[in-house]
Amino acid sequence: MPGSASSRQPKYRQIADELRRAIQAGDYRPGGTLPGENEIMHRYQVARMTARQALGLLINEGLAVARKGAGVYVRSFRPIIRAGIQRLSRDTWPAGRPIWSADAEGRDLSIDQIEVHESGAPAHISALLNLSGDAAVTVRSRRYVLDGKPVLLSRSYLPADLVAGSLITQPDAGPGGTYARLAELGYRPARFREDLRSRMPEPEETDRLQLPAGTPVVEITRTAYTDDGRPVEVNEMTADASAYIFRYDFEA
Amino acid sequence: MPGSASSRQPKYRQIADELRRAIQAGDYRPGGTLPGENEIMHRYQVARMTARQALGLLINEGLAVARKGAGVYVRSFRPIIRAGIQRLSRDTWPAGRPIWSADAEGRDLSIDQIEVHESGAPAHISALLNLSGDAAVTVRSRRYVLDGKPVLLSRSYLPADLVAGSLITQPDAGPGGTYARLAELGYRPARFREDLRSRMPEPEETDRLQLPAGTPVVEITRTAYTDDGRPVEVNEMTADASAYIFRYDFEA
DNA sequence: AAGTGGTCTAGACCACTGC
DNA sequence: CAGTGGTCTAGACCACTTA
Repeated sequence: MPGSASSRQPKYRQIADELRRAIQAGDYRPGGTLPGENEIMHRYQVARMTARQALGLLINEGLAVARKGAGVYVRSFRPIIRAGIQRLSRDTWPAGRPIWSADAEGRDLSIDQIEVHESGAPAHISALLNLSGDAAVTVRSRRYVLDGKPVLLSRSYLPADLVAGSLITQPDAGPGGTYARLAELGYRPARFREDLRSRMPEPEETDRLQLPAGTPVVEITRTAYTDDGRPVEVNEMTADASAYIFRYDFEA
Repeated sequence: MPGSASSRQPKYRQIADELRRAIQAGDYRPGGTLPGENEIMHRYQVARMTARQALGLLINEGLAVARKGAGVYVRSFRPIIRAGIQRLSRDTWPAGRPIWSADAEGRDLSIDQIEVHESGAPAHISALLNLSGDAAVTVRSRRYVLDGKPVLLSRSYLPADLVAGSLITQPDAGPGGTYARLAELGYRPARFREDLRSRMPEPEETDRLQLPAGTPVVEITRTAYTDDGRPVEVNEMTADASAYIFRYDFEA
């Protein structure tokens, strides 16, 4: 162990600590390559599995990514800001452009895997929507892709009887989107609640969002209420945490 | 591999998948014990390191925790709701009780590791506070502990010249806290911005928050502005993501 | 074709927990 | 003291990337 004076830390931690400091000091540039397994084995005189443990730590911390057959690289981040409140201000949605366009200026944001269907409501959804257990909901799901990389999964639930026959049951909900259609139906969303929670992704989410290890997801549950307090939509979103900053502006 | 029909998935993934399904199906109760390394080695006829890889997956997903010498257990969650907006409404802080008490009803929330000092402002802080590079800030840091478990680290920065001589420079800022004192000084916070970001913790945060592997943190940067738009405080918080749901209510 | 990371084995010793 | 998870070794074969 060169330059050790080794404390009571296991070797793989010491190695990871050294690499982490070097990364944070800027010795390795974002996107640049890091010492690989063989390099670490020789430099620190450890077995392969020990070198892997050290790299695994950094990877699970979200500091590095491994590319099979290529090498290990320093991760780089370019999060976009999602303003939770202004984006839903009344004058935004009749404007014709979809609300998410405010998310990323000058970057390429597109929608993917759009799907609309009707089904029975999951228990936690019917609770939020004040529906009876067997009521049907219209489910609108889609995926948001930023600069070629998927960043957000969204699934929106609306009471089926409320939106039947409207454009909301179609993949393209028309100008202004779902909320403009709800307004036309006499259920204009007036108040919103967003609950945010962060956790590690499930395998299916890792897949659909193409998440490297060490990347949490943020789960946003937004409920829209009419002026008289009736819940008319629940939108469950799952975001790549490394792609977003969530912003809320408000007054005292 | 009992009941395999094994696809092209590596063994450790197949084992983890099977255990994950069992957990989600409720076959293992939250807090209950999971098959350990030896159990897995025998049941699936794999080497120790393979069994460990399988368990490591579940642990890094936040589904399980290992306790040295004891066993592997299903993790259980009891998040508290933090309402970002109401908690800062004007009538909350003069009330005398510290604002965070609204966080957790009927649970034991206390403060810890309180420390106040003055120092030069980090670059990103002086940018947010509109300070010149060499300006000093008063830094108030503390740790919040819920039911004996630390859940939040908080560090608050205020322009040093603005708060000099007030109770804000003391560990106990008095009834109503920092914001009540700022109001008395003629800098009543009127608008707030909260930026939320989620990532995996750094080793120091893992330590101070006693985080098990597979637990992200949420980093909240709150900036408080007076009525005329002057930033008077930046509060950087780091929360155990598994302990919190962040709630924002607002209108269209 | 050479080098990389991904999976896997069969051992070993240690520190810790629980009885 | 028996059993648990934590660390570590020294091999092996594979699939993939890069050139």
